[in-house]
Amino acid sequence: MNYWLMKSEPNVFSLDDLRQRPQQLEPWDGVRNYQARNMMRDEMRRGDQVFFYHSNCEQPGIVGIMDIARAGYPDFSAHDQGSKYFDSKSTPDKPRWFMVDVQYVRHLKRVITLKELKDQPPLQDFPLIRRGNRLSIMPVSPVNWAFILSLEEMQPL
DNA sequence: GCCAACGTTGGC
DNA sequence: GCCAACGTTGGC
Repeated sequence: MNYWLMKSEPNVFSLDDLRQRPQQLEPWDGVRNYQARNMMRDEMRRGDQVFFYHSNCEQPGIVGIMDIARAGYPDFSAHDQGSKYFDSKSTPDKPRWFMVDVQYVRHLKRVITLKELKDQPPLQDFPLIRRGNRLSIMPVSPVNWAFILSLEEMQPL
């Protein structure tokens, strides 16, 4: 099983929104970055665990956990002319963009903020805290996953 | 709202 | 294939 982190702006789609969806399930559409696409298309498997990260908000950080309910498949929003994610270069028989379905698992007991993650020496190799990183999907090593989860039980530094 | 970092586009 | 211009991300 693999571990991931996926970002979303909470005023667009939050962990609470995911929890309120039917079956607490949602297609993760609209990703238009090739690196992120490749991970969804080629590497994500059903059952993989994912940190849900709130970005571009008052308190950026990891707020909860979801899992991959369906591995990569074509992102139909690219073929929907009414969608803001429409891309004329993607077609149903030759899809350019892919997505996965995610399912709610749980909220963390507290938000583990970006600042807190940055302050943790063991996480200096974590892509999220690398300056200028803009990837909305990134792998998390098993070691980092376990370490970040252990922070949940501690008071923030 | 500012702006640094980075990806993409398109002219050449 | 280079690279300047442009658009987007996202922390602050």
